[in-house]
Amino acid sequence: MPSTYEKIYAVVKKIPYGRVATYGQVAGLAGIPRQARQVGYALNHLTDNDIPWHRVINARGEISGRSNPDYARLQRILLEEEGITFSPDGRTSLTRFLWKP
DNA sequence: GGTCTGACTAGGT
DNA sequence: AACCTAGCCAGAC
Repeated sequence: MPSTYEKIYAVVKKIPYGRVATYGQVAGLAGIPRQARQVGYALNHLTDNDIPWHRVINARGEISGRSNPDYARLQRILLEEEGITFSPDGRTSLTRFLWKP
């Protein structure tokens, strides 16, 4: 029986280049609805993986706050390198970039 | 084994 | 549109 974290990682790995997914969406696809918080918690424990953690954002299209703001800056840079654009208030258009499996 | 925590969300104001 | 609240539940201790 895979742990909750392993299910989450498996889904995040599927997010294609240039697309984003929300925490709630990842939770649903992982078969664990309403556990969006666990998704973020799982990603927080990542160290050096091939998991595209930066493609996971919150339901409002913005990068979620975390204990260390440096990672938020890095996340935005990584997304911009994939062609995802941000509005001046730091949001991205979910209509355009949300991953629809 | 009870309590606390939290990269969240939906719904109301 | 921004802010608040309750609900959520696997881990950590």
